[in-house]
Amino acid sequence: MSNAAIERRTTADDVYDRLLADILALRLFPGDKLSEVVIARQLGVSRQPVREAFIRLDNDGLLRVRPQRATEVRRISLSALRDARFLRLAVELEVLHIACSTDTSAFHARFDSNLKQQKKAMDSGRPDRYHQLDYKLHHLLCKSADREFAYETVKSSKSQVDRLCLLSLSDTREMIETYDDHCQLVACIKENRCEDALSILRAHLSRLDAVLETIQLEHAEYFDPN
Amino acid sequence: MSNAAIERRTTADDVYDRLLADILALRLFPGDKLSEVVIARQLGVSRQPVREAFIRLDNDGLLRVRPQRATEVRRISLSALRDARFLRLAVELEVLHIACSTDTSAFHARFDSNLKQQKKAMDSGRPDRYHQLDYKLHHLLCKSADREFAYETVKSSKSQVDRLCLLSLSDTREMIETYDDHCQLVACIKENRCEDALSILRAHLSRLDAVLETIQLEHAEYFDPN
DNA sequence: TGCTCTCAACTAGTATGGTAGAGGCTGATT
DNA sequence: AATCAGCCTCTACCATACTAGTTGAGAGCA
Repeated sequence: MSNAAIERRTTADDVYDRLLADILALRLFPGDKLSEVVIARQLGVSRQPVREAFIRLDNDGLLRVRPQRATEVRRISLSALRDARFLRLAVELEVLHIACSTDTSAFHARFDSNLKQQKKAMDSGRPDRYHQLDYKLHHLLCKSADREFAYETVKSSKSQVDRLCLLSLSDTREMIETYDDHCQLVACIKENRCEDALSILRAHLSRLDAVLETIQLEHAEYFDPN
Repeated sequence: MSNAAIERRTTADDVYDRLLADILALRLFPGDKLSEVVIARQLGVSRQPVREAFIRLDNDGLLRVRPQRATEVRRISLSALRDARFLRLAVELEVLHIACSTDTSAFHARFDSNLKQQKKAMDSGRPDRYHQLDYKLHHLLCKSADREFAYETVKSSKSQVDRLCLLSLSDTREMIETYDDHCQLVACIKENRCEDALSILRAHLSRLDAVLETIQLEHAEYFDPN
């Protein structure tokens, strides 16, 4: 019975998780100024663990820490978003390439089950549940190509965009369109129609452009004017 | 005269750079144990900046910091290498896809110049210079596709592998083969032969497999037995 | 009114002391 | 000889004092 994988958690870990969640859930807004001292007081810890959490969040590109200046939640950079989107596209294209070139039949039942649940979530108007299944499907795609780690790239790119989407209302029409994409993607994989799968994915991801543009116009204050 | 881009450098930054260079140049070996106190003494600073550098290197996956345990240089994980390679392949495939679908003529002279220098470095037996130009060519490819940031992914994946290559002798035959690939890649881009470019890139990157396998057998002690 | 200078308040960076956990060594016990 | 307990040392973690650079508000002057 090996417990080797269990790592002790530190105060700094807790602070990091807390701040990360706050940023992604937009309880902390892009542009907000943070202070080691203030956060430390709020969480009842010393400056040190807060400082370490700041360093890690700076590494993640979520905070901007500069000597002797107030630390702030990074504003959303359109070029960074574009870069993350490119990365996700590149990764998912290659994942699909592999999935369409190999035998993925072991996953077909799970694809179908996921799609069925997506439809249910859509019909009963539960966008939260739908988004969760959306993530899960892309995760399944990575797994079926034996590239599960690639899902990390997809997830981090997607969560950046999703943070923005919290700013706008969830769009039912959007859900229907993406559901349709999902069904087509799965069909292509089952039938090893590689080229079709790739072009559907390109269209799928490019749908986000319109959404982003709208949000940027509505909430210019959260964006980094490059 | 704007100096806005100039960020003050801290002691912690210096320590980070120093340790990073030492790890990548194999002056610090995978498995080596480090200590905040020892490094601090060596560099003539306090423990604090060293600690912060450790945190950042841990984030980069180069160190392994655990509470109350000696910090160590992470051993090389074959699965992590495989993942990095996949990422690089995916990114460069899409970069090439763009490069072949757009007008890159503004870069053709720079491609040619780079290749000419590569040949010179190869003929005069200067593998260091050759590697430098190799990086530069891949950087140029990203720029020509207007995806310069993608070079970061390529570079970090490549530098992981290159660290390993320091363990083995540089192979002249290897240089000749990759030079040939480079020439073909550039030719395809110039003539917008997308499919050809992609398959050449796949072959180009898969050359690394054999090298990796050899090194792993010769230096098992640096590898993480997954 | 509007500009500039000064200064106080606030920022993160650095140094250092104390703490608790991990691991190795020694010696006793079986 | 093997094993186990207890101790001793070493580790990183956390708290806190101090330092140095940034910022912004307000006084004073034009």
